[in-house]
Amino acid sequence: MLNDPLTPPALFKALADDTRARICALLVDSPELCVCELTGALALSQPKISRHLALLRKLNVLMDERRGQWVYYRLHPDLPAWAGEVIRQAAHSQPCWLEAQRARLAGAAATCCEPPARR
Amino acid sequence: MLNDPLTPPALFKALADDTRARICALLVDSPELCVCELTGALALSQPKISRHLALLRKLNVLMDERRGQWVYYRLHPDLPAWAGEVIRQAAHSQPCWLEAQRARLAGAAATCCEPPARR
DNA sequence: GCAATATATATGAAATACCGTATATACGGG
DNA sequence: CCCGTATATACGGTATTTCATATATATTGC
Repeated sequence: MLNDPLTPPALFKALADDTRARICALLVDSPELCVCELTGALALSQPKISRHLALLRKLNVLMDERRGQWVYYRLHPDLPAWAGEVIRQAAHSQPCWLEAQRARLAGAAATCCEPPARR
Repeated sequence: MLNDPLTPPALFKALADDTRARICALLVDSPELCVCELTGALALSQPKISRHLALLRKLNVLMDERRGQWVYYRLHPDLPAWAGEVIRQAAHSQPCWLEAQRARLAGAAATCCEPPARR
């Protein structure tokens, strides 16, 4: 279960892809997001999102939790402090970056994976 | 001369390579380093170092300045604050990472590009 | 068990990145 | 001008990454 400790280049490699960088950045402001919310916010195909999520999960950058038929992702609780800070800096780098994705996320809220059960 | 503004994935892509990540991290603690110091500290071939430096220079992550027959590199003064913070976090992530390179840098100080003229 | 929805993985092709070697350019000193 | 040192770029080959499409697995409700 344990991976080798996350090195800076390893984290940067994980974040070097536009899709993965945006997924992680969105998770800075939302405690968790399900896969369907992410495909909606990023407007990308489900397999594409899922493949990138798998990579981030394998690196222990993200944690997944299945609840019913949905799978929720969040930043990994054991993420080293420096790594969390790196992701946070990216998320708040420039307002324009991620603007569209944030808007779609807010707008489409609750069209999938109904919100009531979201503890 | 102006590049498009640096986006998070673009910076991460630049830092996704071990050599480039280490170069930038070393430049957090040293105001500037010449190419020969970098090849010594990283124990890599000159063309390899130079190719990575060219990439970082093109992205405006690094700035170069020729003084005599040596070329000195430093973090670009106009680097966005968030980008500087990302690099700083990497540099101080774990003491062990970069340990060897820092040691070689300190040890080999002044064997190349003699120090007296370093204003 | 069966259908429907949500998510994950496999496969093969196309693009990209990286490296070693060879070569080119820039500078300084005779 | 020619030489030696420092740095940069060109070239070709290999490895890695990414994608689209197809398929597999998991869960829920009937």
